[in-house]
Amino acid sequence: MNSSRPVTIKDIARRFRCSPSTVSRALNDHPAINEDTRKNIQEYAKEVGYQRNEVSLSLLNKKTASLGVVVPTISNYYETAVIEGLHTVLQPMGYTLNICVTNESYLLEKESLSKLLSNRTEGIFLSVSQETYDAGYYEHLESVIQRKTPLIFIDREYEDFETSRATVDDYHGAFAAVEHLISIGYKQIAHLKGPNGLTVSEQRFKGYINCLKKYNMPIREDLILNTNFNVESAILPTKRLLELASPPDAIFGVNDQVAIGAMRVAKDKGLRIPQDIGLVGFDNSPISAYTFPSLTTVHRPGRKIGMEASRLFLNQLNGSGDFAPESIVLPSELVIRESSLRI
Amino acid sequence: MNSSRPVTIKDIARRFRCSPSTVSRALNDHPAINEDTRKNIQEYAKEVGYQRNEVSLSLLNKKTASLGVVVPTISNYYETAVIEGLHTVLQPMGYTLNICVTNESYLLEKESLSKLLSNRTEGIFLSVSQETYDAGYYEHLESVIQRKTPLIFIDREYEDFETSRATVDDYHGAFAAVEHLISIGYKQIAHLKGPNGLTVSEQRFKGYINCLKKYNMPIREDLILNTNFNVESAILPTKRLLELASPPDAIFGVNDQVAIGAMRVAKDKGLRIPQDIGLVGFDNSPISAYTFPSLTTVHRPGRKIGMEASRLFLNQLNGSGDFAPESIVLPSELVIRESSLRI
DNA sequence: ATATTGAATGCAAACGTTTGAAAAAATTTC
DNA sequence: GAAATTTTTTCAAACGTTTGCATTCAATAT
Repeated sequence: MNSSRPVTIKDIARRFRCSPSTVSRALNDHPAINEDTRKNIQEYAKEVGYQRNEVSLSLLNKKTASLGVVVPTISNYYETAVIEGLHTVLQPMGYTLNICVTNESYLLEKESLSKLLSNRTEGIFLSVSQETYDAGYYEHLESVIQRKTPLIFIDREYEDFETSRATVDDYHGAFAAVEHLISIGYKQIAHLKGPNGLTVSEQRFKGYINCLKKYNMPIREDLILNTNFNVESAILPTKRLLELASPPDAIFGVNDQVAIGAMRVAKDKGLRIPQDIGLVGFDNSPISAYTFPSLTTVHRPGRKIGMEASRLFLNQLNGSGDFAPESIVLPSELVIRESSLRI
Repeated sequence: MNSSRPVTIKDIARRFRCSPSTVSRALNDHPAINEDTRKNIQEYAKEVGYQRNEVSLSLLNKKTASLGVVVPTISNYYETAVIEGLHTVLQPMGYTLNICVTNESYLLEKESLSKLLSNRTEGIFLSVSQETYDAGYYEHLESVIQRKTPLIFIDREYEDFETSRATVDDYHGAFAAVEHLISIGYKQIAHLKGPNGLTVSEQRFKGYINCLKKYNMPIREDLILNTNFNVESAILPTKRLLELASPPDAIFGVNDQVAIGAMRVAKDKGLRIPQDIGLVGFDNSPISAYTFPSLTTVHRPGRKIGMEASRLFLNQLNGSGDFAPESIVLPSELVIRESSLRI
């Protein structure tokens, strides 16, 4: 029945035999508009379901009120927590979030950024893809910075870029986790590392290594194996660890998923946790508190990171020309549960 | 150094002392443009990092290439899987996804929809919030339909709306789950139900009830308790179940999270799974295969739902005026694992 | 030399809205 | 009743791009 074309200000103007300006002003409660005119126009507008075309406004004001969020995946707890944090702060301010998933692909990341810039997105939150990281590409980021579009790194970052970033203190979190295992008395601590090259992986790895060094524990290369952050990817490496002539008596997983995978393998082998083998994860994902035994882990405040990143963005937006990028590093916190509490 | 204002076609035209039309044509490889002119303009454009302003194009063509996804939450596996499915199909076609999280709030849902319409979003994928559902509000949906903006329901839906929808066959999935428990020999099957009123909860509940009826099993009200879809919300209800004078010998959880919560409580009580108590979840989330024991569950093809929903959207978009809404119901599939395999 | 062709470019309108300045209309003042 | 004032409305430009049509200019054909 109704034409599918949305009602415009011009349509209303025609109906009232007045100019579009009058309609615009009436709808915006401009004082210099006759009270009756205003009322009539507003009523009619409501009746026909008029809705401001924000696209034209974006063009006029050069403000789109939309932000880009570019992440490698959204199937992990942490990523969605970050997005929720961004949402919490920015949605009430009228911003719309354009979520782009790169699937760890450089090309998709590049295209996403280009698209966001074309759409005149006002800011971009980025966690770089693995491919990008590996290859060390960065030209696609240059163009973002050249446009002076605020670029905020979340989670994965390029260290030598002059932008704001909000990350979690992975290093000290990992350090604390391993220190805890040592304090309990575990001697042969393995590490199921994340993919090489990523800051997250490397920082946690560094925390692991440096902690071992501090306590004069031997560093065994054969106790360090790579995973891909997900449960499945932990299965084989853990099996290999447990089949070693001198197997580890504890495993520090790069995240909870990996630790849970390891937990499964250990149990299948008939090992008791934490008596025979200690386990620690990273993330404090909701499930970690309810595994059996519950998983000792390192809390990683995803929501908070999202909220801090929002703050950094707003700072940069409202800041004067001589803007200085900020780096926020939120502390991570050891959460001790059953999987490491050997008495 | 560089002005922050993006380079426009006009800027380039001024530089070459030609008209904007020429620049536009040159950039778009229009045949009626001199080869040299074209080359020069394209080179210069690249050099200064010209990037088409898609906002102006959206206004001109009345096409925004952006779609809205309105969901109650993104912290569950299923939701993110759906979004990934949408992404998989629609991102390559040039669409941008605007994700709006309603946090189960009617007001946020209403505002999100209104915003999406104002932004001339070309289609909306909606899973209605719990509040909306409870209150039975629907006017905010009317305006979407009146605008003839394709509206696709995913997951949670209003049954009496003339729109396309893609859902999973919750009823038969639940039925199969309970039937499986019965076939194994479990006699007192409890159900940790989802929030009342939601289609998802009710369909699974119905599957549970009807299956019990079919096999002439008694339906015990005291074995049916509500949860809120997340792990924590299963803890207390499960405790209550297990403290009953006549406790259940199996629990069917409305989803994996809930089942995992129940698993934890059962183990804390020293019960053996599946010998003392059988457990079945719903979703087939990645973690469910790696709990100990692994969780019998019902596979819910989130990615596929997203992809089907995309298809429905595209159908409606390309369809003729007399468009007939489609309902896709994907089958769910029982995945038998250890938590229910009592021999 | 003139007409004809063809290639290359420019003009102007359009998308929907806002806004400063100008114009018109209504009201007040003397 | 005219001038001054106030209220209300319209005009025109702007945001950046595309595109049908008109125009320009040079080259070719007659």
